[in-house]
Amino acid sequence: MATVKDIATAVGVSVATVSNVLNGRPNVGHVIRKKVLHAAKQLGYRPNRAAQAMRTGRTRAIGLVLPDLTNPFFPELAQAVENTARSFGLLVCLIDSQGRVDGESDGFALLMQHAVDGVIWCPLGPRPPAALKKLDRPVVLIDRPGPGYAVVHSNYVMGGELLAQHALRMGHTRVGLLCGPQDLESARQRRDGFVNAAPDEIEIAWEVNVGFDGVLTPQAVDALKRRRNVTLIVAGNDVIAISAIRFLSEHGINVPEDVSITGFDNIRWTDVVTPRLTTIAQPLGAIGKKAVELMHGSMSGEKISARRTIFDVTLIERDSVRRIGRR
Amino acid sequence: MATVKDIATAVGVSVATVSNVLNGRPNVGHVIRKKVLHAAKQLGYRPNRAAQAMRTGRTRAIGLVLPDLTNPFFPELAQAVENTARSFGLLVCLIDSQGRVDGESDGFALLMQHAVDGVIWCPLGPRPPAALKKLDRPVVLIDRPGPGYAVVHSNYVMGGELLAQHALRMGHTRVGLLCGPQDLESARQRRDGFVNAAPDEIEIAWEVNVGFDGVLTPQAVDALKRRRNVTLIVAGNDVIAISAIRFLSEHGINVPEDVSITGFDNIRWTDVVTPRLTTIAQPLGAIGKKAVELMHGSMSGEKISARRTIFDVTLIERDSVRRIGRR
DNA sequence: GAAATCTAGTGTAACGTTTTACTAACTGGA
DNA sequence: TCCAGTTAGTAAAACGTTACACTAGATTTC
Repeated sequence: MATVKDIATAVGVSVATVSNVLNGRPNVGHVIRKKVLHAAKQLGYRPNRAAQAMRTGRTRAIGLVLPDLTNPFFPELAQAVENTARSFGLLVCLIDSQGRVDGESDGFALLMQHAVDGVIWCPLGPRPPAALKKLDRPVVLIDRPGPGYAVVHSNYVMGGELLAQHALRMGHTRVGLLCGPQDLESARQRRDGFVNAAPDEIEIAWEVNVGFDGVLTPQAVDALKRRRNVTLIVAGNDVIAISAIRFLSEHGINVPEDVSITGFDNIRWTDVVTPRLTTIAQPLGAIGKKAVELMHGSMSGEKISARRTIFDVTLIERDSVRRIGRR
Repeated sequence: MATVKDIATAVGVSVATVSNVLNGRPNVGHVIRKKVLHAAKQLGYRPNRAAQAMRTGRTRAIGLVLPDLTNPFFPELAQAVENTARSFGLLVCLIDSQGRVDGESDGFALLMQHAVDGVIWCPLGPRPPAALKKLDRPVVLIDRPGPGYAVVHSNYVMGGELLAQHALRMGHTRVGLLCGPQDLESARQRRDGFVNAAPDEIEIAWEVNVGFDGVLTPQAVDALKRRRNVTLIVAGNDVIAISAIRFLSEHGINVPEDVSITGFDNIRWTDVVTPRLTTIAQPLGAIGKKAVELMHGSMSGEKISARRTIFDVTLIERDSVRRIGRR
């Protein structure tokens, strides 16, 4: 690997001058500048990141901490993060805590040791761990707001509202809610958005919370079995919705003939399950991209202006909601 | 951040001694050793990876280069890689080429610049890019063998055989093949495994290749429409199978009543599509784990003995294959 | 009892880069 | 002409770690 010294001897100048050229400092004549640049290209020079890091304290790498890549919400996000980061010349270091808090903290320690320049984090729990406080590097949270941190996520309230409007439009006036974990703001806002936007004509017959991973609790099983005459079940996300559809079909209840269902997230495969799932699409790619952009801005010293960046969502109408009644 | 010098002054020894203790070298008495270790813990010492890297040339980070995280084959793999790596104290740097060759080479360059200690790579094309040759660090390939590299993958031939046996067992004697790209060994071996294991009673009526991403070519569309009396379609992977099921159902052809289908990979959601997909399960987690273990072994100097590590696969019987005929 | 070996350390150079302080040679103005 | 200011460049220290070459004293060997 060619070093700055190799360039210096090749051109016949000092290493300081080479460094000055490479870092775009003005104190070097344009003829020497040309020569240095040419020699650098010639020799295939790549700065040694370790040496740079030691001198400057910046590694040009960022951490990405996720709860579970296996949840289809995250791969698309991770992909966008990696690609945007790469376009800034930033390397992405991945931590997947697999849903375990100790994994999360171990991973965080590993990132610290490698002195990443910042971290994009979707915490396991409702709020980021306290350890994060001690970090003097930029942090962008995904989906979980934290005191004093920048956060980017979708407009969940809007999603809930769109769903409520759609429910009414399709003639559903008695619904059940199969929400995500209500200690997570992202789950709570979906619910509240729906509940608050639902006009008086819509009656919420029951409400049960389950995890975003879609494993059905006894209460959820009970609610799905009895249903209490609801014509529509609003699920907290697609995984929950799919899980519910499967459970219902195993018990001889058909969607949407016997009961309609909506999801949330528009993960891949929602249009391949039967019935194709009516859901809310989040711009996952845009979220990942924005997170990196905020991170990069904040790394280059600019104060993050918007503490919260919220993206619009859209309703995807498919086949899991049946029109009932007139209109 | 506490440095080795801080420890040295705290204990009253030289930095060399501290370094010797920390790296487990034998030339230091056990009383001083105790003291140093204690002080290190006390001060919350973490070695500065950049400095270590500069001195030793090792970063304790590895690269993971994937074609497309969005393909459900990869997240589980990535998760296993990250977790196993972390258990070795290795950081995983992610590159997702999004199916583009320039992305792949850009990402590779980025990894080189950061001087990762090795790379686990699932190349885009049938063979790893030539640039990899110039790399003097351990490489483990996933799923695509390359000359002189270690590779780990599933026993695709065995998968094909299991499928052929199952086909016969279920009474299917006339099948169509909807294979993956035949320039990829992993697709070719699935096909060959099936074809070679299929006894004379099984007639292969037609054979069409599509991409692993499941987008149907005109030939595939034609084959699915006409079908030429096959009772079973053997798809190259689950994504293709699901894609085919969807296409067929849109054209009023039911699976498995009108035609049976098998997949390959056992990705998540295969048991949630309708009908639930009969497929071959690969031990993705084990593959990722093994890749890191090979990598780590090779990093610590041991020669990689097995050039090829192959994992057994299992048949997952579900609902997409109908039993026909007697037996 | 002298020579050889071993034990428990230490001093310091080196890794590749950036940056501060410095210098020498010009330039322009009064 | 002299001084101030600018331009173009350099020397060297520093970042935190490791590892090589050493040493002083203790212990063994013949």
